[in-house]
Amino acid sequence: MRLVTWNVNSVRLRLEQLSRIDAALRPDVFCLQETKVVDSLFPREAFAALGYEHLALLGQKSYNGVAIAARRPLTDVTIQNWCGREDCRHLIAGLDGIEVHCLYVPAGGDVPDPDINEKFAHKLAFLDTLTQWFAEQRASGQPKILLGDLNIAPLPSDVWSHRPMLKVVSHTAVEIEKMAALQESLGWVDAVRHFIPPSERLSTWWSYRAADWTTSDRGRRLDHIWVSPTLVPRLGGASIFADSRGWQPPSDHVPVVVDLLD
DNA sequence: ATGGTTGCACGGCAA
Repeated sequence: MRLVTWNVNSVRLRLEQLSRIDAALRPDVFCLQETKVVDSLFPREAFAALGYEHLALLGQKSYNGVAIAARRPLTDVTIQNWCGREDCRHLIAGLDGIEVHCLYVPAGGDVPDPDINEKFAHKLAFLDTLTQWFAEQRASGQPKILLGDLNIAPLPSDVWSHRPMLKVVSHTAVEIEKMAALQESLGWVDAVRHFIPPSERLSTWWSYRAADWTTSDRGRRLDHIWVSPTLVPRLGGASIFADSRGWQPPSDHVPVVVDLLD
């Protein structure tokens, strides 16, 4: 089974590229973030035409929004709200007995200080709440996948330059600590780093605010796929599909791929 | 140090 996660930055603007990615990667499931559309206006027909007839949708107008599109039936679709908000950031669905968590963690604004930046405080609280919630499920042994735009680049090799980026939201020490705690909550394993060593530079996001995204290797690895411990023996491969960053018009994020053996 | 771009039921806000 092949799963692909992609922050599309508007699903309606990216239908042509979803078709190209489908042709190139032949996923069984797409997990999308920043769909930016209410469920009633979600382009269901375009997904059905590609063979993704099973949809779980959690969208809102203009901002956020997550979706799971699968070739096979989705079960037990569940919406999670955190921090007293209805932000459309966490959607859960069962697929072939695996609990799939499609996540869009708050970006956190510009200033990495929770006392003066409410968005950063929200990001940290969101991570704490999620960590506590998964820790309570640790004993269940239910196979799970957590994937999406986590808006944190944890390793020095996940950013273009480690030291200066420690002052930039997405690579601060407190975010990296909270991401490590989230990973520890259930013993999640980073599927991409399971196959690609931490010494290797990786990015899944390149800012729009650069004249040329290919210059200076200034991307960050913000999008992740994690699996619960019992799924580790089934990991068949993982990769980042950077090609689409050069397509027009691009999302600022690119797809991340994981293969699970049967 | 600042500003750079994109997307959104259209224009200030979030990323």
